[in-house]
Amino acid sequence: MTAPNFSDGTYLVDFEFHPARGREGNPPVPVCMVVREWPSGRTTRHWQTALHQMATTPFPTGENALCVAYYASAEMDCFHVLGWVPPVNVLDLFTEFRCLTNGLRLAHGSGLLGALMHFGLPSIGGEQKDTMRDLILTGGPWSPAEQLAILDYCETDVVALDDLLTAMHDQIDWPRALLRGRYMQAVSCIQMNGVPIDAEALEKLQTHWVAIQDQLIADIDSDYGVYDGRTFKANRWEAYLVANDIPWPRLESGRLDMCDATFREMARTYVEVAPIRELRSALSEMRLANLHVGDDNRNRCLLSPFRARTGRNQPSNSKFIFGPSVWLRGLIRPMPGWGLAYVDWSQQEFGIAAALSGDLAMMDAYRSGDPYLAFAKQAGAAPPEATKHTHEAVREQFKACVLAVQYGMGEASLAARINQPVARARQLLELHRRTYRTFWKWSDCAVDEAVLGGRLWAGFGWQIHTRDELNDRSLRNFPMQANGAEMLRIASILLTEAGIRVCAPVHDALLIEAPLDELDQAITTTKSLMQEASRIVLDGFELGSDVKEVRYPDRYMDKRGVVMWNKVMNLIGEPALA
DNA sequence: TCTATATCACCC
DNA sequence: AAACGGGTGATATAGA
Repeated sequence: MTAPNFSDGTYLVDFEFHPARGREGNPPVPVCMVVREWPSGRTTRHWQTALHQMATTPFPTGENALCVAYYASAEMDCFHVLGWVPPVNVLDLFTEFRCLTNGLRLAHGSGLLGALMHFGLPSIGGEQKDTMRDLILTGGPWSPAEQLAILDYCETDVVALDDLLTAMHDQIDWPRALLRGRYMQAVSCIQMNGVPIDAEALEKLQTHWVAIQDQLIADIDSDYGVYDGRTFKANRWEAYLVANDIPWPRLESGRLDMCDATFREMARTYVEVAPIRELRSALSEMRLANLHVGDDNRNRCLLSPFRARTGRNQPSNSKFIFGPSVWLRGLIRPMPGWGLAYVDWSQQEFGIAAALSGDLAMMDAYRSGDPYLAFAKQAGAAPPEATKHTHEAVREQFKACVLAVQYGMGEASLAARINQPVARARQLLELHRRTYRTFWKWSDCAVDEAVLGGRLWAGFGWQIHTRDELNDRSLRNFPMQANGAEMLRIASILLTEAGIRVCAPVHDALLIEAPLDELDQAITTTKSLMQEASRIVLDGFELGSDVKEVRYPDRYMDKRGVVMWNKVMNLIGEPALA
């Protein structure tokens, strides 16, 4: 495809950097930058002392120039730290490489070296890259020879970018690639903002972590003796079962089936199993040693945009506050004078399926505000005047059915999920097929397209190759998740460009913050831009959103986590939440 | 003792 | 062959 004419030039940019004061969670400290003009190859090198003296970029970044990088969010983070105005046009070759090859088996991954190898281009060795990376991460100071080596290394990356751009240039879908580039800027903006964390509570949890676990174990395991320190020993559990004459299900491998569902099932018959089950789940939920919190008490980590096959972000679960169990979100707390809002699209996947399939009944159900109950009514299982209170049980079953369809669940799994006979699950799934015929036709088409065409794609060009593996369920689910991801990207762009302070994206939600007297307005703007993003992706169809608001001095809390939060706070002598 | 795999826990 | 989509991470066990 033809590239726009960038009359002020195309600039390949790479920074070397390390986290400030060596602490993960802090913004980066740029060490050097190399810029290479494309296609002329004219190159300039800038060491950090010079960078920090520059009020602006040493190359054009206006509407007639293009800035090219590999993993541009990192470069944009450096721009942010240096106080530079971000470029108008960004092309991120990592993103484009992911998009181009998503779903294919790549021999060398999707890093810069992997991309070079994919195109048969020369590169430095991986070991050399690791060595240089380690040298940079020491944080200096670097000898003159080391400075030269780091600059040389940085330059090899822009040379690589040059080769890559030449190789990929004609395969790039430019308008959409530039939109994805704008998203990488939004990602940087969000990463640099981060999530405000209650450092005091975090410190207490970290300090008392071991004691909390020990205390929970001591309280319960004294009757069982199955823990060795803080680890549950399967063989001791087996001994306990033998001693107490309890038959226990096994996996095919012969090992004891240790999943929570089995514990729950067994606890029904053998009540003595219940306490150990509770203890196991409590302990397994504890994880926060690796959380990346900067010196300013903000959780910042790589959001890993486009990492998932569906195009979703995939931040590390241990580094990102939204990764671990929900009760730890109690650590999220607005700064004094500030408020937070967690805004998520209501039943996003259902709405996407309705709009993109063009299923009128499904669209009606979505617009009713309660798709699950509406489905029950449309299927004739609830009267028109039913409410979520009068028909709670029916609604729960139809809700489970909707979610099951989205994941491609079979009748047996659905039956187990709703604790009903398989016949009931079969009936629910059949009702879905009958009520939403157009949706099912659309879903069948996706499978045909994937099998015959070898490819599926979302509205703004994110695609997946489907020749290697991928089952029916993944194929049917892809359009919903991938378009949901497109929607989140567009909302992230709209919000950050409108000046809303976005703290984090969470798949179908955004966490934002604002000074208390601006919070209401910020929420209004956020809802409206998220609605606009849905119209853009769904050809005019509007998705609503739900808001959870928190004002200082309150902390954020997911209702699913209140009990655990209070239990732990109780152990370390902190006041419980109301 | 280290690494690869299996299993399970959690998230949306 | 199984039949719950997309993920990350911790832990236990098996094997080198």
